[in-house]
Amino acid sequence: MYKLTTLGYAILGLLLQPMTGYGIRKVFELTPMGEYSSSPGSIYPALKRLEKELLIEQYIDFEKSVSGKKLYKLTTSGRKELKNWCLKEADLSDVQNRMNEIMLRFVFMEFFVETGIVIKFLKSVKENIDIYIEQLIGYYEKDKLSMPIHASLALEQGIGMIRANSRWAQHAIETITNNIHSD
Amino acid sequence: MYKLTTLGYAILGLLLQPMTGYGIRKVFELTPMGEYSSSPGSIYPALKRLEKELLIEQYIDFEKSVSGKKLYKLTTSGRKELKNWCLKEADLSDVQNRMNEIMLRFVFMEFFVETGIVIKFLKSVKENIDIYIEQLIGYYEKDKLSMPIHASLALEQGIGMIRANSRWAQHAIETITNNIHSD
DNA sequence: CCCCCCATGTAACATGTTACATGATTGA
DNA sequence: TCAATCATGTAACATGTTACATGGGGGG
Repeated sequence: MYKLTTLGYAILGLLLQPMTGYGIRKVFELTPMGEYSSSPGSIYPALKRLEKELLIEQYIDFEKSVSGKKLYKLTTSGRKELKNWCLKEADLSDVQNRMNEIMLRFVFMEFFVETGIVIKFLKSVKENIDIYIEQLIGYYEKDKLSMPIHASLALEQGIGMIRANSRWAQHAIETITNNIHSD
Repeated sequence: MYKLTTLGYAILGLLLQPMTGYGIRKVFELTPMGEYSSSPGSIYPALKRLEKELLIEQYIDFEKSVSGKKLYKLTTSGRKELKNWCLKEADLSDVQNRMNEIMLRFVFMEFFVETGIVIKFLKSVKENIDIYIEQLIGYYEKDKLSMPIHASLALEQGIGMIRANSRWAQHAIETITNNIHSD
């Protein structure tokens, strides 16, 4: 069966609000979601694939304008696919290699699941982040004396990044928890 | 003319010390350089390309073992190519989209340039990082009220990461500066 | 009327992924 | 001798990059 790329999921998530292919391109071009390419050679083929898999469909919007713009939106199946993807639990290798994907799932998760699930997700992310930090520190302690200075500084940079993520996860847990109680 | 990928430069840098293709694969598989794929389907074709471009070459090492292992090493041209790449200055778009490449250049730079140049490089990196932080904060301030809570948290994560990089750059500048004076 | 932005596409190309395949060494 | 690791490769495939191309609409 067909396996979506991260770009595919990013597009699905954006289509929680119907838009044109060009609209998607502009999001990638002008917002902090810019890590995904906005080139027509990546977006339009990706949309065709999603449409072929019946995850998205086009419809004509007569509400807003007389001319009737063609917008893409999620199908029921597409919404389900996106939801399942968001609900997957984040393991160590996700944290090590695909933090961007974890963040994307976190963003779209908001529209599907109760706060309890989100907190559980974030706690598991933080646990794996902390395991990863220990691994990196282990590597650092073992080899720092023999490593060239730039290599050791580069490793410190990696540790600094992932530590920032650990703090963020904690912050996110607290923010969302407080958000419940202020309802 | 031929344009190397980041993987290509990563391999060139590793070949500052001669090794086999398998050796390179093991580095990517077992060390914090693991962001590059270690699959044979990526490494061996990449080596062939570098060899075709006369940036690396194989030789038989009789020093270490009688059997004589075939190792790759940099050619003069390859060393020059690597050096030029390391010396390129890092602009804003590098900092926004290719921080991993900047770190790679920083690591290999150690073997080519005087400390003064390294400091200059790091200062320019930090300046661009700080510009980028301002951009992200601008985006955040403008839209945080209208943004869904998860999106706003995700943006905070991005800001946290890049802030960690700014602190790291400052730390690296100081470490390297102190290193001069302790000679 | 002309330029800019909206809007969508395609073709050639290089790269990387996954899976398969082979043979040599080496330590238990 | 048998399994694990060293060591190198290839083929099919999907994706993304770069560059080119087209046409409509709106504002100055």
